[in-house]
Amino acid sequence: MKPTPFEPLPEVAPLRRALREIVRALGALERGQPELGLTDSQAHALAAIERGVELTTGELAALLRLDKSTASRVVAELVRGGLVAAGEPGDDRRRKPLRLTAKGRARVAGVHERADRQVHEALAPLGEAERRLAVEGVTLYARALDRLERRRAFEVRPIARRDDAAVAAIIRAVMTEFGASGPGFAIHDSEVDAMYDAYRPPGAGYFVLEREGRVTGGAGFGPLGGGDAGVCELRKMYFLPETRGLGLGQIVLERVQQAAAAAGYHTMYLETLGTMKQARKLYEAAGFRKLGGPLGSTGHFGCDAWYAKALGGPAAAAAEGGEAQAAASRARGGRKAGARARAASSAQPKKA
Amino acid sequence: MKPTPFEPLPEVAPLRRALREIVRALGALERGQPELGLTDSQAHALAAIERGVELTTGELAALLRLDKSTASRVVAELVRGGLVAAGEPGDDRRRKPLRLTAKGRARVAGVHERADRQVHEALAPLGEAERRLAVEGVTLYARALDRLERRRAFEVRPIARRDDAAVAAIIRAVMTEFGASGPGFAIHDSEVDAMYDAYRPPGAGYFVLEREGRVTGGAGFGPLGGGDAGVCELRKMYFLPETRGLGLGQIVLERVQQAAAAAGYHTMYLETLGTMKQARKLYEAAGFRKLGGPLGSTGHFGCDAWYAKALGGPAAAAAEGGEAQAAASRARGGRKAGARARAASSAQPKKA
DNA sequence: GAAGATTGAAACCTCAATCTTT
DNA sequence: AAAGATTGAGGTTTCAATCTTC
Repeated sequence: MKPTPFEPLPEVAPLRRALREIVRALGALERGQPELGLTDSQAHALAAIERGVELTTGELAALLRLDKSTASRVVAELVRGGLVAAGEPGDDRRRKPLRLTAKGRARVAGVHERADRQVHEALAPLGEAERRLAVEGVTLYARALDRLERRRAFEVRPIARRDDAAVAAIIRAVMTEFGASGPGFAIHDSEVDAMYDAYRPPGAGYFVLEREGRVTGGAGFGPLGGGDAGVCELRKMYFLPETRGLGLGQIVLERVQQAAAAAGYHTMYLETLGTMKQARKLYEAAGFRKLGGPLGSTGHFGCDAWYAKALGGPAAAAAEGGEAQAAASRARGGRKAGARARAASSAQPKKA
Repeated sequence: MKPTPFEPLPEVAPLRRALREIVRALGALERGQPELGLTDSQAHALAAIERGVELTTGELAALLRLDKSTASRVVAELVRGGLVAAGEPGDDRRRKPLRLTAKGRARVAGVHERADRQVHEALAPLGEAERRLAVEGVTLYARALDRLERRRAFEVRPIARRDDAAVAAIIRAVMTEFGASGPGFAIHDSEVDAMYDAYRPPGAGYFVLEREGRVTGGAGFGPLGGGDAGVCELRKMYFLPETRGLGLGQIVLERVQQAAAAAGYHTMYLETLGTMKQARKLYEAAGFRKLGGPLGSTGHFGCDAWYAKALGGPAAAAAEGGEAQAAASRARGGRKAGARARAASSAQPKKA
């Protein structure tokens, strides 16, 4: 079976070309620091030890994305050369914090001089505007890659009964954080402590976000009380602070929409607060349209902003005809687990 | 002796940080293509063979910036796996052009799918403007690195007698290329065939640009006929087409200015044509100011644009006081050979 | 002799197993 | 048993020497 057909963004091809060039050129230019008598890893390790305080070999490995065995050997060689010394073992004698010797500090200055000159020489012929553009663009992509890597640590899956306590704790923590704990807010819904039962399919569903076995957020859907039977409500989308800003909101939201479409709904509706700007940005980026007033009767009179979106399922096709947005979502939704991130801007909690 | 103190551009530090992140993240994300059963080098090699026509192992090595021995082993492994086949040895039986088998083409499609998805997933959460910024910035820096790498193949050195024939040929070729071969142009100066003798210090100097033993351009200075004794003229700056666009003009120009300042001149003057836009851009970027008319009497009445610049030497300090531009030039000029590029935009021939 | 390619030795890196301390 | 670090085996890459063809 072939992997899901998939339409890369138009920016992907030129960016890949440019990145290939950069990685190779850097590799070729940086290769070996013969005049300094250091391998690349040694030079990187020295710089990392200089930056970090009380860095241990294991932490160094993580920083340099090297295997800890490699880090161990690199450090051993640097110690042998008198550039690095293992500090006092403190309380915990397993830890051996690393520090630079005077000789090591002198050498790392040479490493920086060389690297600075390298980058400087590449940039110098450019005009100031071009230099700024280069820095901004490269920085932007570096951040995007970092977020991608951190997103990959998360998985989205349907809620299980054992998640009930964790999910309830998250809902209460986030609503309290946002001061949405008074009457008319979802924190008082009786279902909070029994989400697994409250959102059992068909007609409803709840998904949690998990990292290393720990649940850190979730979102679900269910029928819209007092409304059209073809309309569902996006409900209880909450993320712990550590989860935000990685683009996970979009991913969870896509998963929920996909499940709602499969359950036969043609439209998704949601209620939130005008003051929750980041959450509203997420909804708008996902294709939700702002409404002039509420739909149905959810009892959440604390809310003051309402959104809706046509879903890309068969029901929506029958009711409205699929939009491009919905079609794209459907095409991408088919991949295994959806654990791999591939969309979304920043995520914020929603009250509902 | 310490290397020359040197003040990196303000963009250098943030760019280095971002590049470090990108290289590490790409390394971590790309590492191993286990599901495809290929090493990184194998995957890159397949992609390169797909792109190139009649690629040989040696060319592949250059493209991938790998040692030819590595390329040889990588290719051998791909052939063993039935992904690549060595084509017909044509006329020259030393060459073994590589091509993909059907199986290889299928596999490389998987490689691209994977890489596209990678980049797509990183970009998707960004807005369109941010995506464009990332692509432009990264592309810009990739080009800057490429130019840097190609500049490094060149060296600037004083002219030797054995260069006379090559330099004369370059001057005639470039002037003819630009249609500046009529009367009133420097192509008719008697010195063209004996540049070494004509530009012997003190009071004059000529520098050539050399790559792999072949001279590809040059520029020099000498006293300005009929002018102030403290003013010199920039003379006979010409580059073969293959040399242009790498930022070498700025480097040669700096070297000439440095030598002129050391020879006791306080000002450098030059004559060119208004139609030579790229050359004029270079002069302006180097700090030359446009004049309203000619200085001295060079006999080059074909010229219609005149520039001058105060040099950063002791004579200039006495005459005018050093400018920031001149001071920066002096600070950087001290490095060995100046063969390493570190300034300049595109280079174009000048008539003088 | 030179260009294209291959082979042998050594360096660097990773995976897996092991050692030490908590 | 778990956390931190080291050691042994094997893969990938480079440098240098060699082979083949022009």
